Amino acid sequence: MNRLDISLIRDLPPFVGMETDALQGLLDQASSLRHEKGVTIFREAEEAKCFFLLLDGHIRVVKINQNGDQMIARYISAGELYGIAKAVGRDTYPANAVAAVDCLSLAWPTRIWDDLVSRHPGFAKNTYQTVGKRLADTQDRLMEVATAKVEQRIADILLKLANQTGRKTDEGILIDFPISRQDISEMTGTTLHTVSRLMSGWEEKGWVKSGRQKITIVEGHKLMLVASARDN
Amino acid sequence: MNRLDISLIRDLPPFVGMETDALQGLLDQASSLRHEKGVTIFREAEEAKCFFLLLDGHIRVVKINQNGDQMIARYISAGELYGIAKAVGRDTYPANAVAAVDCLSLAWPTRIWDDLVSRHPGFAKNTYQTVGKRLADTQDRLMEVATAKVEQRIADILLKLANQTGRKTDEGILIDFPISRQDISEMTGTTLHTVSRLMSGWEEKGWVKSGRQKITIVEGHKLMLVASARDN
DNA sequence: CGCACTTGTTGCGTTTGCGCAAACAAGATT
DNA sequence: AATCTTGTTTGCGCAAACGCAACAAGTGCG
Repeated sequence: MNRLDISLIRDLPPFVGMETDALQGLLDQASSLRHEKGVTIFREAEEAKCFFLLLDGHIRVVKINQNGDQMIARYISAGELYGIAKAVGRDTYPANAVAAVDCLSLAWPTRIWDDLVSRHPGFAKNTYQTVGKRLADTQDRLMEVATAKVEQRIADILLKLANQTGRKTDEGILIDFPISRQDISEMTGTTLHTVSRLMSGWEEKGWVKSGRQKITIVEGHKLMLVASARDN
Repeated sequence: MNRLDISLIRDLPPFVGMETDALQGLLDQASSLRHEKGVTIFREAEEAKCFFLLLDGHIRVVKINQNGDQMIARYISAGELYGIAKAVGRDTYPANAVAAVDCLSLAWPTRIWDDLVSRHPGFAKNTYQTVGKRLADTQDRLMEVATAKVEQRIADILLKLANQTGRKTDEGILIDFPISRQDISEMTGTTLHTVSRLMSGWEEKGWVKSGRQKITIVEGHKLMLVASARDN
């Protein structure tokens, strides 16, 4: 197997401050994986054999309840760790991970986690921060679903996605992976119909531009107004 | 100042496996605090000077958005840590904490956190598990608010509260602190009116019994049916 | 190239739960 | 005991968003 180059991970937040030797040692224990678009990388409640670092692509983290309702918990972008069950004190994955596009990841066996964390306080701190952010983020979304109306939630999610993964084009900010009305509805707790209706409205006004699984935010500030509109 | 007795904390989950000396050392650094019912113990975004252990009482963790909408993020029960900003990699509190009844807590300066965590892997593991549970729990509630109807969410919350803090009485399981319709609505993302209407209905059927800020679950299994009813 | 499939749009009727308002009940205060 | 505050109940009308259904528009595949 080819040795992986430390430049792959050296500058990523979880690994800053780690010595070159340690990084190389870590990489020697990693395997690199490709995941085709649509593939499920791991499932909820499955034993967490590995944790992952996403090198390229986008991953959807999905929860499914007994009724079969799906909800997209979050998207993972390149450079982020995922499947880090140990960081939340679990031995099983808390959700399903699906490749939203063709993805490239590194994988490490979960058994090295404890050692890694105790040897590298910077890594530890970073991962706990990550978990903390995810908690805060989930909390915020809960608040939003509970208090804001659909229109605001959708505007907000579009802005967040644009922020997280947006790519500037000449028309505006393009959300850089295929995303359907259904996906948006699963992030905001509504139906694809309502999403479609609202976005059609915004498209008429020229605030967004969208095609099949493709959304460009043209006038972000208008959406911000919608997102933060005070209820009345 | 009186020395605190280690029996106060010795058997609580975060501290199991800690040596007697370490426990006593820890207690020597703690101050004990009383909080009257209704008092705000700390506020969101405030610098996290201390972290706390609730010895007795119940604490409401509350989020407030710019519109002034409140949401109860969770209740803390006796024996739980709270205000542990460091465990999620923050220097500020992520929410407001309000004493739901008269409370007794221990408080430690946040600056001892890092040391505590690195010295006591058991403590560390337990707290990360706690954070993980809170994340999972928040995730579940998000899913619920997004997919289940009000009726189901309220039934579910009542059951969870009964489970977490219920006290058996001759009438059924009493939720062991003052809780209003308003509180329930703030946990489930609805209005006190809707809560009142639904609970009145259940009271007529004899499934619950409730007075002012007081709820007793009489027929939990009926509520479970409501909570887990498949949508249609 | 055409067929099947997925994704998106739109109209319409229905329902859920909100919003407002008024009345009432139970403690707390003086 | 009288008053005040806070929490609860309930009626009524309304609006938001759902659910269904039919259709349109892209996309992929043989």
